[in-house]
Amino acid sequence: MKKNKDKELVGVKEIARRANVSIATVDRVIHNRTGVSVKTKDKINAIIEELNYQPNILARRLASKKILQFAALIPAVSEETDYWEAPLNGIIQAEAEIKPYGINIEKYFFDQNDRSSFVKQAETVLENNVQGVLLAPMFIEESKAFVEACQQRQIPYVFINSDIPNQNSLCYIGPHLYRSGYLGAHLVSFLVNSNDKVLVVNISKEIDTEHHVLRKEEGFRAYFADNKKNNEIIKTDIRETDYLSVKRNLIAVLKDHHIKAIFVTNSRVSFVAHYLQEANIKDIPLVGFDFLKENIGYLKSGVIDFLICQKPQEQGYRGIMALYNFLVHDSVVDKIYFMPIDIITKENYEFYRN
Amino acid sequence: MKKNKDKELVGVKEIARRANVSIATVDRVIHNRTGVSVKTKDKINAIIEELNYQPNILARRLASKKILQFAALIPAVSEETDYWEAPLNGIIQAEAEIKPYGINIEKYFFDQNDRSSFVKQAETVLENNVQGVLLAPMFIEESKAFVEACQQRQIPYVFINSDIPNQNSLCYIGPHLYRSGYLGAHLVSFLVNSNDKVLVVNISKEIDTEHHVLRKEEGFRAYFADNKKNNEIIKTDIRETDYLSVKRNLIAVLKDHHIKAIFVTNSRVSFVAHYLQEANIKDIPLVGFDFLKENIGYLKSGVIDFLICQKPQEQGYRGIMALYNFLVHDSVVDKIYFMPIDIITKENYEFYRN
DNA sequence: CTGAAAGCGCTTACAG
DNA sequence: CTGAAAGCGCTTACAG
Repeated sequence: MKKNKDKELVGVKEIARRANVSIATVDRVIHNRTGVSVKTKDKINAIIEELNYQPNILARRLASKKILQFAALIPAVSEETDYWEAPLNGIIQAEAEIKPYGINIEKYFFDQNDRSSFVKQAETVLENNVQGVLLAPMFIEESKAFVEACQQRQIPYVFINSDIPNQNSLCYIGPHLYRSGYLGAHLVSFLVNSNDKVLVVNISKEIDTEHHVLRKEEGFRAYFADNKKNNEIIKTDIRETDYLSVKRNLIAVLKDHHIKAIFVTNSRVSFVAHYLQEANIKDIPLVGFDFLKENIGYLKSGVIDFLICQKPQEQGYRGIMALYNFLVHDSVVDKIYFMPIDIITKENYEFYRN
Repeated sequence: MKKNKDKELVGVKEIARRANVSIATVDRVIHNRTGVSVKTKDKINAIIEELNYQPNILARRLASKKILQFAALIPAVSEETDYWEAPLNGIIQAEAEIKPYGINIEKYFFDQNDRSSFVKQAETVLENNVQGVLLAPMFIEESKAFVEACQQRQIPYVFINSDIPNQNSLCYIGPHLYRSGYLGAHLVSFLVNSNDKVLVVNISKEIDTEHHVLRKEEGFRAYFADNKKNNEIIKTDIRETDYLSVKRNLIAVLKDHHIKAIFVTNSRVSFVAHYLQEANIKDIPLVGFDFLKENIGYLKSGVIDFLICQKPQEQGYRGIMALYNFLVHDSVVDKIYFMPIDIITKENYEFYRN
């Protein structure tokens, strides 16, 4: 009438009894520590298997006073953009949730416009003996070097916001850039007629290395091609990210072309909105990215028609939880988790959780 | 040099030492049990306050072998609709997550078309001594009676999917129906011109008691009024929910009116899509609700243009977690949590998590 | 290579 | 009204 097989919870004590060893030895086997003869080890493993032993996480974390240290390596919130406030909030939310279970998270901020600040912070992370890392691998080469060092130290790491494929990361959590551009085109197509000219605007200091915006543009164009639309697509790259430069550029393009809709490939869409408002242009629909305060302002006032957004906060949250689940619960985690591609309009932004 | 104030964790032992009592007494005060003199109780509470004592959840749940029982009282998945599969999955997901912490969830299913099945299941819940309840209060009066019984027994309960205001629920987690109708109108307005006729379709056996669809219709109409649109809004109520009845009804309406877009106020939008496809009508855009398999099929094939969806799975998940956080972590939980109003199209449905 | 024992921070009878 | 002690299922020195 023993019913160990189904629900009755077995613990190290029962395993030890069956194997005729002490619980300390069982513990050694469970944690793959050295100093156990192959024979006992095998015997114990067999019993663990048979009993389908599930360790009690509570007891484990209570007894082991060890505290896990995670590092979060992300861009600082700058005056330029408060985008990174959202992932940070997600990280903080996860932190609050798992702190009771003995996890600490140290945040390391770098300057998006300064590779060396990334390198410096990455070094600090490595010095501070951490058990897991979350990072936004903006700088590809520097990130590769860093994660290689992590790998040598057996520290698992997760990417958020953008991916570097084939890097043995525990997982990537973030957008599918190409598809978000594709969706952008879909939305634009609701706003124009079949032969209208459409403008794509890239605003970034380093457009050529920013795979971000380029992938989105690619997706955008693909939509029109795939659906055999006749709309002509005009494109402008703006490498100076101050408002006046954007304005100057737009004035030129809009004079040359009879544009019927504008798609901005990143969060700088507010600059374009600003110009449209200033110039009192009301008949050009505008689609862009990200749930930033300024963008929402223009959404409310009707200058921006759609924002595409990918829950940056949730990316931070999920990134940390992936580390936690992997390290604490031994869970397997999905190698890639694409965030949903959310469509925000004037009528639903109030309910959006970034 | 003692630094209890900031980070050094204090436990019952330290409190007992300072209060000059045993830890058992401290425990009694912490849990508000009887059998402690007012004087000692006050003294201990003062110390707890001063030290900002935070109980160790791990130790607490480990020591107390007590298992919390939650009940989930929701509609069964029927052949009619598999909508409720999603909340159920969310509940199961939450269950997996908190089972290690000693929570068990029993599911009680009732028939959406049969109030008495709800009543019967509700009674069973009350017999089975549970510590928390999640329910979908579809049947208003019966639900009120049930939650009153819960309240008498001091059992906290949360509503998902639809709300009954002023019922002292721990919280409501679900859509803002009016606003989702409002958004539906916004989307429809992208698809029609200024004087086009628009059709609203309600499909439900009990339209008049279903506040659901009525609230959405209200929001839909409000959008057109608020934005001073001239579109005429035609409406049809379909009370027989089989395909042939829907078809017959649509044929009649579409003959009488030159309809330019259709808005269906619930997940039955697939019936309308079915008809449009069958009749080879391609120039009437269609907007409806819910991420159901059939609906997605029509979204893919372009018959449905937009689906509005409110993460039913997450509703189930969050509902359970609200109970857990309240009961286990003593957290305060938001009285109302409106789900985001998601817009699904052909181009982003693949990334949607229901 | 292995085991006995203390301890993690609580809760739970039990005794008075 | 109060306290001493055992125990929850693990981990961690320490001893051999």
